[in-house]
Amino acid sequence: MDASGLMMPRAAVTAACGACAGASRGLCHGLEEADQAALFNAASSLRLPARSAVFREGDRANAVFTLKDGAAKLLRALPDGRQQIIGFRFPGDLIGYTARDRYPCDAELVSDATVCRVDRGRLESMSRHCAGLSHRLLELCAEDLAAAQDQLNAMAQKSAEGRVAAFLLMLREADRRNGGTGLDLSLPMTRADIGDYLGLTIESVSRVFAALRRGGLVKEPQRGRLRLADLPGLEALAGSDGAAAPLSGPGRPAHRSAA
Amino acid sequence: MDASGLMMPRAAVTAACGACAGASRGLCHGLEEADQAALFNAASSLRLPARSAVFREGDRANAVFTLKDGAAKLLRALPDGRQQIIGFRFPGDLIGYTARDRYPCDAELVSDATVCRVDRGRLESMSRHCAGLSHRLLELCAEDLAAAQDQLNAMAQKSAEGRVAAFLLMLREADRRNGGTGLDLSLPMTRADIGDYLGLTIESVSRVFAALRRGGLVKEPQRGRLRLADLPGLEALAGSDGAAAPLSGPGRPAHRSAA
DNA sequence: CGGGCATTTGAGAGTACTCAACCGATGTGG
DNA sequence: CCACATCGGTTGAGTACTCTCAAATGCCCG
Repeated sequence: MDASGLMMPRAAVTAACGACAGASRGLCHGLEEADQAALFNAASSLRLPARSAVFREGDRANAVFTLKDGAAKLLRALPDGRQQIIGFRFPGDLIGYTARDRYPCDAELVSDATVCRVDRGRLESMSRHCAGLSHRLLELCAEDLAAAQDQLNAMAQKSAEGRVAAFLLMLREADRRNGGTGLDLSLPMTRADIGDYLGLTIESVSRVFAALRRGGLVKEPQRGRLRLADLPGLEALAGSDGAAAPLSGPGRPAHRSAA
Repeated sequence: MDASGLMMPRAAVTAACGACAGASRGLCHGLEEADQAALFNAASSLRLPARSAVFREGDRANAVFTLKDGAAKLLRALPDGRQQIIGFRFPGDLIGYTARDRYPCDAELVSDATVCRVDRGRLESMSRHCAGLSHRLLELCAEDLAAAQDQLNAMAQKSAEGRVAAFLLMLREADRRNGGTGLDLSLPMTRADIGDYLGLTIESVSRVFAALRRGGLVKEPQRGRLRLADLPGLEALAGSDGAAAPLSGPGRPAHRSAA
């Protein structure tokens, strides 16, 4: 098992990967031009279909990838067949970097996508010459850590509605980072994916979406597409914490404890 | 505001910090002897009382710390006065390393403790010469990330009993790493701390502990001390997922969704 | 057109929360 | 030395949110 070949059905390998070096975020951010060029040369671009795996937990971590377009989910398969979704990744995001020699989780595409592959060995030999690169990796890891902790907070403190609202606002931010309006979003993941990410059942997710539609907070003009119609309302639901009045009833003030 | 002086009431600064370099885990793990010696010289030891802050979110990250004895909690204060506890740290653990120039969260002691302070600037200048050190930092960050993700999984999938059981088994592992039997544990944190960590109310935590005591799974011979009396039982409750029969009733098979 | 999949909706059950009172230990001041 | 306040913890009763089980709908694809 490794991160190439059989795992990537119908992969079309193109020559080099301009978008990687050009991206304002991602791996190259803050690197000097010469280093960016070196990364540029170490990269190749792949086109992959929805539901294919970029890599699997336990595979040898021979490469890191940046997402050029499409969306991916990072997940850990649970022994009983369920899955815990660690997070979603969008264009410009880096996936698969790790300090270990094996990937710590699966990466699966939730839509057709183009990824940019950077050889791990190349990256590491570069990072020996270029202090900025290893620092950048630590920064990225710290960002992921912060995101995981925000997610922890959401799971601990927020109601189902609050979690979904916060999730939608996260999608919005991802869209804006990539030059979108942040109002008309692609929603390629299934209710099951969202539930596995937020710690809710499919039914609960569906009910929350139904309530958001009824409340006029969002519209779903078509499958896989979502329009944020009432941003303040969503932000109130997501709340910086979990409070704020839900769409119906007195809601859950979330538990208190500290002073 | 910075990580020294006023924040550290009654701090007693001793000369150097042998235990830091000697620790088999922590910052020095895997470093060459000369590098360990350099870190050794850059470190000083502090004695701090329970409830004091090692650093606060937003403070300039001028130092990293290793816990020599005692226990600490990492937390983020929420706008409404509550707190989200990110994790607990035990002897041998490193706290306060980050890629940013500010700490991303508070670190508070839950018991009297001795910490070993390593100057950040010293650490960074070392890491420029010593590739192993920055790699080690990335490794530590990746470990924290994995722990946060485990915690996410627990919050999403496990019942209150499962979370508490998993928490106790985590304490057990920390005790064993530090040479204890893993059976007779110190439990310096309050129910509120545990609740804020696990996403439960004080009352729920208390009820779960009561149930564990009634079921003979644990004993609390005195305040702040806990004996694990039925390890298999606790492991069954904690389950690799959230299933397994609870102490009473049919319990929560946790939600399913994936294939 | 039929099968499979994702989603929706309904009814009922159960876990964890809320509110509230009480207990024991600790610490302070009269 | 004791009254009293405080803090952490425990326990009880009732509520409410989310899960479970079940069935129906709509959509895509062969």
